[in-house]
Amino acid sequence: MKAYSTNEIYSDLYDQLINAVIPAGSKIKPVELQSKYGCSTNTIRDTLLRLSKIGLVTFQMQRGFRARETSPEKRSDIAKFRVLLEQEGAALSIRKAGLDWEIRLNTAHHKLSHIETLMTKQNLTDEHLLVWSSAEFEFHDALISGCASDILIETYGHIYAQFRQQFVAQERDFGSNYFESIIREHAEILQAALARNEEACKQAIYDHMKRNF
Amino acid sequence: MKAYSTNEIYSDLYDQLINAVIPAGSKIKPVELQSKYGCSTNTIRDTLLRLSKIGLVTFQMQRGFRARETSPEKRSDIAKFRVLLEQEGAALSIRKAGLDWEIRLNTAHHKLSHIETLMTKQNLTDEHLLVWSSAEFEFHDALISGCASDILIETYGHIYAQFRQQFVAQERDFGSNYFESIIREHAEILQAALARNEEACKQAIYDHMKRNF
DNA sequence: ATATATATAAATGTCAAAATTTTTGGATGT
DNA sequence: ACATCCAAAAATTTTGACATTTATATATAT
Repeated sequence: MKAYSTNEIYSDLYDQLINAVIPAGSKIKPVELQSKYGCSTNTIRDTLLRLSKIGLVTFQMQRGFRARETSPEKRSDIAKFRVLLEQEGAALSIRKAGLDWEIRLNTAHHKLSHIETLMTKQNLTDEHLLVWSSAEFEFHDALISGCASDILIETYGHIYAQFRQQFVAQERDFGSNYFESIIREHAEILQAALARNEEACKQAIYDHMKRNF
Repeated sequence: MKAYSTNEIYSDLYDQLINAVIPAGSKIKPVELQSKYGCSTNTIRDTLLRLSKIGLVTFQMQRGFRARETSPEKRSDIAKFRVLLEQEGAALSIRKAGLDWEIRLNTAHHKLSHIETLMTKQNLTDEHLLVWSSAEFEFHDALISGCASDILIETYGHIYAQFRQQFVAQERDFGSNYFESIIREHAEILQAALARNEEACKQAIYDHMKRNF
């Protein structure tokens, strides 16, 4: 049995939550994970408390941990909140950020669209989805990265993680035109951002997310 | 020495952080709190991890806990973010909430303005400030309570707590007209909300917070 | 004097066991 | 059948000891 470091336990659980390997709403018992990770239950508890900061895990005194619940209402809620934060972050970036932001954004988009183009042509493996998922975050993160608000960026990270957690189990039917739409939408966002057009960018963000409301 | 339950430890630390009895940025060492609360260091660690969820405490692997740092930039940042969330929460409430919301809001405002009126006439004790602080939160919380977005309400709670933590140490110079301004501002917010005037309410929220930018 | 290395002290992290609390399942009575 | 109570089992929390890492102070060399 492999020995896990605490940080590895953290990111392994993080990945499992993000990808709904641990399904939303399910109970998480330290005792059951102990043998897998080869550590004490206390270390698991510790890790779960840290994950509850992001909101992937909920915690209640005397009744332990759960992967955060999901429901149609909660998914709609998180999607709308994500729009609010991303629109504000993008608008501030457009208003205040410099050339370095444009470069970061362009780079992230280039990487993302490369992967997405691949995905319209090949059949999807889990590895594809993993790479895509992180590239997608990096793009949206780059978009707001010029906003000069640490607390907005930090909060957006949490919300994005919860968004993934709640939606990944739902969208198992990527049609081939699913990624074609996504590609178009990301391009719209990029274009409006680089043109420094606040309203167009907000609209593009809204359009990108509205299927999830 | 009094024996503290874990929940009491949590709320005692919470209060100390909110009121900057534990100053922003300062190190928090479990060993030093152990004797005060009469428990093991691990229980303190556990509690601090839970407080880090709200953002009152920051945690870094291998280098423990700190009360979240503050600086002029961070204060400005948190104040602006608070405006974003509160404006959105209030606007949604105005658009969607019913009579029960109006009643909650009115009740909270009544309580708040009662305390604030007292505070213009008497000299301020620490207890006054404690009561005021919680009534102020209840008012702002009631304002957004009709927004039908759990995640917005949850996040706002964290941000409000951080706001208090970062500003309480700064504002030790309440002139008597400080509270007179605050009273006026709260009344403006209430009035616009009950009149279901979104734009006026957003403006009133902005005006209430702009001294902190 | 400044910087680097080393030894010592302090703080943090991990563990396994004990104490506490909650959950489960069956027996009893209505 | 349904609810209530009780006992057993399981899960969670707390503890104190121990291991590891980081910070501090001192000594040494440049």
